[in-house]
Amino acid sequence: MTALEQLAELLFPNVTKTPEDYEALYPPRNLKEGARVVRIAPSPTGYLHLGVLFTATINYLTARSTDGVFFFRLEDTDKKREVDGGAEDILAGLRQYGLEIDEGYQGETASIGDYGPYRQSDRAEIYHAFVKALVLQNLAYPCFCTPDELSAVREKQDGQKLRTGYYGEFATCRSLTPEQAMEKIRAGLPYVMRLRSPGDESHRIKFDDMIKGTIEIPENDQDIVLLKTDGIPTYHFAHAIDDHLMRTTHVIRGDEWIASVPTHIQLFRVLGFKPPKYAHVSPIMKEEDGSKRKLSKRKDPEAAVHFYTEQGYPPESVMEYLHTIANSDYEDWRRCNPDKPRSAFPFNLKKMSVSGALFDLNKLNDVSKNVIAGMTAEQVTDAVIDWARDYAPDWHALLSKDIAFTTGLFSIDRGGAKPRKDLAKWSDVPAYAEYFFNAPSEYPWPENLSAEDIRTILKAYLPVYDPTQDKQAWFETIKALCPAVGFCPEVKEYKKQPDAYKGHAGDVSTVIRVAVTGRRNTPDLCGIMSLLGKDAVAKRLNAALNTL
RNA sequence: GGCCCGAUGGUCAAGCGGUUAAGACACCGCCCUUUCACGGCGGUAACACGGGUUCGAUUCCCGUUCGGGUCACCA
Repeated sequence: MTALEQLAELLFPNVTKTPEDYEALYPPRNLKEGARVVRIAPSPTGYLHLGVLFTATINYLTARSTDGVFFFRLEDTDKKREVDGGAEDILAGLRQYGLEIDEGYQGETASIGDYGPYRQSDRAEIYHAFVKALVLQNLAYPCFCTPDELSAVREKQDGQKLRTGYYGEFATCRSLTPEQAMEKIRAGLPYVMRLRSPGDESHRIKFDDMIKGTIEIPENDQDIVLLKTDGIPTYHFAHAIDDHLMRTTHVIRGDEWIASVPTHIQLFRVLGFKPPKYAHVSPIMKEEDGSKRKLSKRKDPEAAVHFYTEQGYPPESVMEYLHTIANSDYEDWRRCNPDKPRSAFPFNLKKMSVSGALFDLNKLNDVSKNVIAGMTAEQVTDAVIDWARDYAPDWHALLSKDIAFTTGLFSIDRGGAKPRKDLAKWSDVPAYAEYFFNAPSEYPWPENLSAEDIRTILKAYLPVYDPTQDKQAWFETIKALCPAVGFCPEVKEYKKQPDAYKGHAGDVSTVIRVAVTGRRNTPDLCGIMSLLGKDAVAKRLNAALNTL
């Protein structure tokens, strides 16, 4: 046995499979020409973040538009930062937003697909087999430097204004002989496995990013960590192994990874793999104190996907908004194709913006109002009740008491060519629908009318009020009582000689509106009154009268 | 600081050497209208700066400035 073979055995005594075995186990996929295999590979270090949802959406779209595969891989290699329930939350979130996964991790005990395991913590032996092979080729070596030693080197480099890191002469363990290394291992020293980087800082590597275009960066010459002390791989190494073995064709991820592409390409080459195509997505930004920054999980509530659920934005709305950010011609397409499913949109990575978009709540609200305006009253009712169950228990009771009534209130001015757009999210409902459930406690009467006028109008209206009237007849009734109370039945007429009247039919209906709803502005009053019913309306009218 | 990337109205953005520099959101005004909303019409508002190249630069090149990313046994 050569020294290198002895070292490899000492390092990985339990590894029995070779890279060739794994190649055979995970053969190239048999997909049609042009099909892209993509993935979302989140780390369960927190709850689902908007940025992850966005990146997942881009990947999903890429897979669907090419008849490819969209898979989910859990990158749980950082046990220190892992959050309980994080993986489940991310999975549930993707499902909630309609991003169905073709294969991948599905939870503690479930997974779909033949290229697994899809959870990195279940793949240790695979990573080890490949590192062992690298050791045999003298392309990887154990490093015994302690964190203290490493930071001392970094400080020294900083002091001399040198590039920091483990490279060249600073990569001290690189020159350890296999014998020396074995001695330290036998002595029980902890170690990491590092790549013996073949790179040269003065060489430049060029690659085509499908979103950002051609990028040129110096080659990687750092002996990066492949396996941490605990034997778990770093992101970089796991990325190379997993995306090769899972036969990923396109790696679409956040653009914070651009700087490590040289490392990744080097890893693929050293391992004898063909590098995937890369597409780096710009992050969604947030403005603060006049400058942009990435949406932050800690500072920005809107960064967490839960925020949208809590606020009651339909998933549809969030997805529509994300699409407008993804491809800027999406809005035009949507306007021309209001009823088509999103999957019909010709999505293209090349149409993505190179720089990050500022998160725009105004825009989300606008998009969402359109989405909600397009829903039926039944759909709205279901969704609002679902939302209220978790986030507004009082309202859940009110809304679900009489479903027909609730559906009725959401039916008012809904449908047709010009639907109302009052609601951007379900949490707008309480303010919107309050008066349907509670009689007014305050009456914001129009300022231009005296209490006497108001009393006269209400008294005149009470006897002629007919709950069976349709909208037109309803308004005719109001017009008809105008002359008797000194108001002009026709608004246009009134505007010609405003001094001849106390007001016009609009003022009269406003008085009734205020009496019934406690508001000056509402949707179609006739509809509201007929939904409320004769008794309730009469009661409210009388109650209002009694306050005057 | 080194290395990358970027810069068109308040925001998202079309634009690929010659345009009155689209459109959407927001904002303002008018119209429609029983209120509000919807809808329609109109308006305010932009090519970061300095050099080149060119008959001509928002567009190409170089600097400057500004912004973002990245430099871990985190992903």
